[in-house]
Amino acid sequence: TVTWNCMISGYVHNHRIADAQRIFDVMPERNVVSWTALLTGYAKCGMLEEAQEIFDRMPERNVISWNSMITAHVNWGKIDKAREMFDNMPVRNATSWAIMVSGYIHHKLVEKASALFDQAPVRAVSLYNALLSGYVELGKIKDAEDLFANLQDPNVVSWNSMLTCYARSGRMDLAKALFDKMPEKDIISWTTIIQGYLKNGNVKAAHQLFVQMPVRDIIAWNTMIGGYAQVGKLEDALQLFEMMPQRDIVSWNSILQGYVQSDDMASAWLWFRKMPQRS
RNA sequence: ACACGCUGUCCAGGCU
Repeated sequence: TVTWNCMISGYVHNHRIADAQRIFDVMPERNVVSWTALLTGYAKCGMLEEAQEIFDRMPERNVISWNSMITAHVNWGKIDKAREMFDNMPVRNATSWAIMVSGYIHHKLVEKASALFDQAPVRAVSLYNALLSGYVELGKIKDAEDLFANLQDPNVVSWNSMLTCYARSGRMDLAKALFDKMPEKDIISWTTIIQGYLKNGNVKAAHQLFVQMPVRDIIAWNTMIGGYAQVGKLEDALQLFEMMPQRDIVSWNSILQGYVQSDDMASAWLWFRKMPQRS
């Protein structure tokens, strides 16, 4: 069953819901993981009613099934329905609380998010992070700082949110100080600080860090390319574009955007025609 | 790599 479930989950990640459903139908026996994975698959494809139907039909549900269904509602704008399920679920874990707080945050309902945060029986780091990202998103620097200061044991996600906070408000001095102080940095920390320098007009510093970073994924490459493109340094952008191990649609769009930004519509059009149909 | 959640890139959209 585990092997079959892996296949379902693989298809779900690729948004191949028809194939996931096919596996689900032919597998000899299904457990709660199979059902939940399928539910998530429908939800990811925007088929909320089908997801709900699966949820209702499942022979058994655990806290993850509930969380998955709540996430589905949150992601498709049904925040009230999500809250209703949250209130009615038999058992809530730390993730349930984080999902709901994060749902409110994404709907810009910060008051509701912080009210719920205050009610949480256990303050997991992910719960803090959900609220923190909301403060950061809305530029509430002081609130973010206070919340971060209250964190007993911030993880790399918390640190990264604070990096974003300072970078977005133009305080690259604070961002860099924080970056240097981080107990551990991941690829997102590096990309965030690079993006910060780019947005604040320091392409040189950005590039230095780009060269220094231990591992670069496609998003890091795209970030640096986009930074060059935005300031009209298209040769640099193109050079990186050629160098990167693989490209996705964002890589192509970033260069395109660079041409548009430079008012070079002729090159933009040529580039557009060179773009692969899908990626 | 058996299912859910919090942080980074282009564009578009949605909400207030």
